[in-house]
Amino acid sequence: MNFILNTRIKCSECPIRHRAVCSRCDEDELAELEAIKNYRTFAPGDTILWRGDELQYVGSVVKGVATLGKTLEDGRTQMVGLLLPSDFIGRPGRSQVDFDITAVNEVTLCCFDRAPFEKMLHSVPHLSQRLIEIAMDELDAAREWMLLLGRKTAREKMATFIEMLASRQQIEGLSELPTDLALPLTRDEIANFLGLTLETVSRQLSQLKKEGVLEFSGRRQFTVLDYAALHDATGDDSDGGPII
Amino acid sequence: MNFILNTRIKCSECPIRHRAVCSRCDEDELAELEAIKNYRTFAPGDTILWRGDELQYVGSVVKGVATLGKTLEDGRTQMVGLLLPSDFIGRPGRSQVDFDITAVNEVTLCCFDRAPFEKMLHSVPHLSQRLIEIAMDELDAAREWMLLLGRKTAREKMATFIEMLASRQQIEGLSELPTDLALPLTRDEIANFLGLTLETVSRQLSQLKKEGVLEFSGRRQFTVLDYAALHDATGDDSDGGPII
DNA sequence: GCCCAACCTTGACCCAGATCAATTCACATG
DNA sequence: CATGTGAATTGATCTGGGTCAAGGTTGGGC
Repeated sequence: MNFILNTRIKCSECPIRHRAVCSRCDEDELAELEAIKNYRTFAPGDTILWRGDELQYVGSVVKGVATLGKTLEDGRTQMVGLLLPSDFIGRPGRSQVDFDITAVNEVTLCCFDRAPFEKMLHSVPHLSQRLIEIAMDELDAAREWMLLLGRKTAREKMATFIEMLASRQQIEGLSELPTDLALPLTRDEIANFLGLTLETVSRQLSQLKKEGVLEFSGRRQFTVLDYAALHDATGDDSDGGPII
Repeated sequence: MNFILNTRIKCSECPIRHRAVCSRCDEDELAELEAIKNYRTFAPGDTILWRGDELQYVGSVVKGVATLGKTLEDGRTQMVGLLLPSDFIGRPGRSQVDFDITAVNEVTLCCFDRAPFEKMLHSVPHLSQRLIEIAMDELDAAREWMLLLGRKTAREKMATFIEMLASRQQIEGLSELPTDLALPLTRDEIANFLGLTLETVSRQLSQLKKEGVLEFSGRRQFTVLDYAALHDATGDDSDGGPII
């Protein structure tokens, strides 16, 4: 599962390289983007957008973690997207949204107002190309996730999730995966991500700890002692993850 | 779950309105598309594309049914996409594919070669807009499917699948859902779609038959006697399906 | 440095759906 | 119209993960 892109550029003030803008934009185009740029901040637990509401902007997560969640009639929920810093948020050509977007912790978004952004899309062809690529990557991630939800065991789900976290927390350009990782979500939220219950998540983490694959230094902070064993537990092909 | 789009136009020879071309294309643009158009046919069971192969074209399904499938190391598989007539196939800006595409029965594709199509994308902005919309719709469908795989019971999965089939076999422009439906897949393939086993699929269908919701007139041909009961069984909000 | 509430862990038990195992059915073929 | 075959049904049994319940941790706030 790979939400990261190779080609991202840094916004003048944003601390991150992000996906909403394109590495091929020239000075004028970047200035145009700057002009319609603004920041929004949300408190932990805030609903950034309710299902059915109009999304008035597109943009990127600069800081914090947000989730996309869907709910059944009786209240069962499934997370269908996880937004980490640099991830794109927005639906050009579609205003309404069929899921809730919720801030897990304090979230800062770097936004571009929808109307001018879409106008710009029409005049700057490579921005459209960029968005198509982003959408194709998200579709790949969604399909990887469908395989996880439909066919993987609790243990495989957990291992896959940790491997994904590691690749997202990897320092750019470095080939080594980081050994010290932070869990951005509670057990309950992880369960929601993986289609499990919080008890099962807890048991799987305990099991991986007992086997010496992970070592915890706090509830949400841990070290991966054995990446090979972790990957073996994912059930994925040994060649290591999706192609993309 | 909704794979259908409102705006589709009919190709000169294709018997269907399809998604690869845009309703806003003018005569010249359509002529340009016609020039790079060609048809491909696949026999039942044929693999249209293997994981990792290059997809040399984009296009639409004209006839037949195809599936996108992903496989784990030990052979477990999950269907991650179902291609029915009018569905778009292709990954502009991405050549490789991270899943297998398989023909369920005899499949005819209306294809546009990738290189000229992508060149045209750059010069015709509204074609890019169109593709972004298609990708957003597929992302919505994928997320709906994730909710199904992660949280629905076998019964809810089955009911949702039948409801989706009905909406796909609905006659365009008609508000009524068709009562007589054909299953385009075997029990095994349905199981693969829903993250179940073929035995469970069979049992759920028998149950719905026993309850008088469905009536079978052959193994793959049936009538929906009670759409209300069917919808109740989906677990979805009563307002009826995704917004889009 | 104590407190408390949210978060997490662990155990006991249960059940939906998987697995294993026979039949039975639909229908294409000669 | 018999007949062979892959597809489907149905039953018996098993089990992974859900559910219910009872403590533990931990870290922020005062």
